[in-house]
Amino acid sequence: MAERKQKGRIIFHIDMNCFYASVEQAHDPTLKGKAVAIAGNPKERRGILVTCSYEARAKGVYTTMAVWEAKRKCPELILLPPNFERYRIASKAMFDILRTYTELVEPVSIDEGYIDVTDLVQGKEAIELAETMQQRILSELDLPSSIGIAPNKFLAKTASDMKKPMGITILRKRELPKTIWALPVIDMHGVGESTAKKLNELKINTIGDLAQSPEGFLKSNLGKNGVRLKDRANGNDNREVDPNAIYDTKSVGNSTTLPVDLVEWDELRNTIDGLCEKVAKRLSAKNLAGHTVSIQIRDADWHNSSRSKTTANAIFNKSDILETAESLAKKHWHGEPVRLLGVTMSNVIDRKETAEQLSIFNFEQHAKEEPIIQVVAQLQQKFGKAIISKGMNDKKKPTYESQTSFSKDFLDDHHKE
DNA sequence: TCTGGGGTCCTAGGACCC
DNA sequence: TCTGGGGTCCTAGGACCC
Repeated sequence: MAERKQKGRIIFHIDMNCFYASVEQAHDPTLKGKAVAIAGNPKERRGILVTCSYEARAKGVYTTMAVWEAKRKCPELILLPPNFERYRIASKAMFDILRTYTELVEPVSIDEGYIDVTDLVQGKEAIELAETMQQRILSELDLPSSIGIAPNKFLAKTASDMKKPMGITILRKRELPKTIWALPVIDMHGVGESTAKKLNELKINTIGDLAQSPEGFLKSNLGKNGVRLKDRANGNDNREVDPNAIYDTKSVGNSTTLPVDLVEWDELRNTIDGLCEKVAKRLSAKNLAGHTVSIQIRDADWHNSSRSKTTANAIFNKSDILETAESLAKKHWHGEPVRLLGVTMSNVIDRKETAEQLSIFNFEQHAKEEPIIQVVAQLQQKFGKAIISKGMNDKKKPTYESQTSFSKDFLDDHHKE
């Protein structure tokens, strides 16, 4: 969050279009031109679409729509289960292409990221560079993307959203009054349903209204978020592109929506047991331990509650996590039907930081080498040797550490989309 | 037949300390 | 003989994003 170098920066935001669906279409070209959707678990009731192709969107299908509803709207919809392995490989290949230009690449999620190209180009060269990157991602990976070009992250992000698929959009600060100020506040990044409602009640309806509202008024009604939103609406954002942000894990959690609401303690306990096991495994993959265990319970009426406990010693074993999670659940649950259960470990630290856990760290390191080799082999199989060699020829050696560093977000089964 | 699962960041009150 | 003013940590909840 440093504030230097505010002047004259050039930031790209790359946004992969319908990423999961596009990866499936690249992998199986017979899916191209068809309505395709990825559903977390297509067979499960309560399932939703994680993403869908533009062909599906044209039929009124959208991301987060319930599977049953999407099928009703678009009977020819091709539903696919997610193949995270495939998406992670494609994601890594995409970011590797970006990193051939500069190290200043900040992945934000599996399918989007920022690049600071200030030192690479000037003026119109930026558009050419964006075109080159976009074309390489298309020709080498068969994946469409959109790129926003702007002097900061917020504007770059806003710009990449303006033209999809395969768009390149430049957004300058001085253009804001003409480009986005007329839009309703809900269209702005960082404004969700709840904030939009609050703003509308204050007679702030457009992004322009927000940009021109007095700071004190926003601060007293919305806290510091209100001030930040006003700043952004005026095109100000001094966050730096941070290539290391991805390594800074704050929490690791797993949750599950039950096929049917649970009413028996034994069923709850078994579910929590399974969740704790997943959390423990993922903590191990990242060499993390945590001080705080939280459980989440969502009841049949969609009411959410959470309970947490912080311990003096960082823990990571399944049995330790389970002990805390189970006691929290036992204390907090009073028999109401449960729709969702979650277990999260937060306040995490690297296991290396706890001296007595060093031996365990080394053990995990060896235990994880095998899967990494398999990932590399698959990358080679799916995308060819050219891609691999690019990754391998990076300045950093492909040590276990550099490979799993990436895994902190994308090499395990959890991701954002 | 509504509504997943992975996260991050912020707020507000209480405990506790100096 | 009325009760300051920080600061940090913990907990619970909520907003937002992909």
